[in-house]
Amino acid sequence: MTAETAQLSKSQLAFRVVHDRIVDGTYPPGQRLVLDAIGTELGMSVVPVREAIRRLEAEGLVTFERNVGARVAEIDEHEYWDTMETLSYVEGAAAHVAAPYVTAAAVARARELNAQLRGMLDDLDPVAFTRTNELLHRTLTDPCPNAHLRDLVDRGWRRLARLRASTFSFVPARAAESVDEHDRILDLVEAGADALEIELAVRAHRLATPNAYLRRAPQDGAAHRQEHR
Amino acid sequence: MTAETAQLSKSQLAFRVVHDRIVDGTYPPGQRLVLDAIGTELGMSVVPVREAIRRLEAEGLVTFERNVGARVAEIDEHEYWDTMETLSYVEGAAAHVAAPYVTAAAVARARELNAQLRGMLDDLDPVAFTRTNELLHRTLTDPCPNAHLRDLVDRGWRRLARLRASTFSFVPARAAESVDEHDRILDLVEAGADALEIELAVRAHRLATPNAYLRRAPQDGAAHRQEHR
DNA sequence: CATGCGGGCATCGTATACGATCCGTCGCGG
DNA sequence: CCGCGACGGATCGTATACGATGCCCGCATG
Repeated sequence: MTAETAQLSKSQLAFRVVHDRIVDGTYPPGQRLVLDAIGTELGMSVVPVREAIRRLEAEGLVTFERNVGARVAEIDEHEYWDTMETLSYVEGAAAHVAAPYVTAAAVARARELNAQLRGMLDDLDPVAFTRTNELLHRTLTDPCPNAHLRDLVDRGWRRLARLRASTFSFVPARAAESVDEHDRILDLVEAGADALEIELAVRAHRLATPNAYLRRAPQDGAAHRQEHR
Repeated sequence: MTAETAQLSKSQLAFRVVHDRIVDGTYPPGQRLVLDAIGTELGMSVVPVREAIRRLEAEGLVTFERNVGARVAEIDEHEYWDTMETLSYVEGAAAHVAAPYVTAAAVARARELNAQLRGMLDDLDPVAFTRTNELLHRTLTDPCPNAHLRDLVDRGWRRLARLRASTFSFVPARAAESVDEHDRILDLVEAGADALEIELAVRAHRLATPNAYLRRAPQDGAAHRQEHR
């Protein structure tokens, strides 16, 4: 393990550490990220930290202001919605392209994962549920031969990372619906349905979660959408 | 102007310079980018250059190998196809979301731009044509209220930047078809067509260009797609 | 007591310096 | 003549250092 981390450059190490801390909530939104302090803590100079922070900025996890510093990006409702909406399109696209390449074995694995999810419904552990959920989703997009598109899916997941843990906490009811939708999507894939049909199913599946969340707010999804920015 | 550039950090300056040089072909694909040399030329140290290169890496314009260095990313057929395909989905998505927000004035402006394009068909200047073409496309995606999605569209355009100049050189016939397709898309928008319908039209419009290019190759688009990676 | 100004502190931005790594080349031995 | 290993140059990775910038707090003044 040490040998493994050794061939990781320090800036990559810093990236991982800070990324993980943002994701797991150690660094809450709005937290200032002082380069020097982080560097000292990780036993390195500011230079690698700086590079790590800029990469995190490119991924939207931190905001950066010249001569002022970096802080963990705030997660307002807008950003949550925007990220989910974007991922719904991108993930759908990846599923579309991947559809012809999804093997029967992959579908079988996805079914198995979904069975696990169903088993977890009784007493819901949002974190574990979300992790397995991601594995299932990736089963459908990993076969996508378009590396660029897969990369966008990855970025979307990473952006959501620090929200995901709480997503199913917000709307527990979604978990059950979600499992059923997974099965319907897998039915489509198995039946060799039109790729566009699969795409739209995946898209709708993802959008259902933020919509369910917004349904609990005063205004419904559409109204929210209108006022939004 | 000097005042303007003055408040640009050196790393941002380096980013622009190198970016532009890659786009305009001064740095051809495969060209090595030596940090020290660039820094010296721009009158700065390697540190800002390094940061600029990493940003370019994040955008896919350069590849970076640890302890070896950076070079301008090669543009193989795969990457061209992947980028175009990805942009087709992302741009379609942005158009979908933007549809309700596209004003009559915006459509009018798009019509005007398309008229300009039509006028340019006689003797085709690929660079000018492509620039106006981008303006038209942006008319349809800029009203998209999802900033994240708009950002993905931007990234896609930037990735294509160094290809765009030559796109219509490759397949001059596409220019004429393209103008007609623009009008049909604008018809849909004007008629208040279903957003999904608009999305699919935009998607098909973009995919038509690489397909037209591939049609000139031995294998057709579908066959190419199959073998691809 | 409120408000504007100035100084000091925290932090960033960049330069310079040095060790680490890789690649090509030269020389030696088979 | 060919292969293999050691040396050297080129370039990257990071540390340290210092100037630049913005922010906060206290003081003076109306």
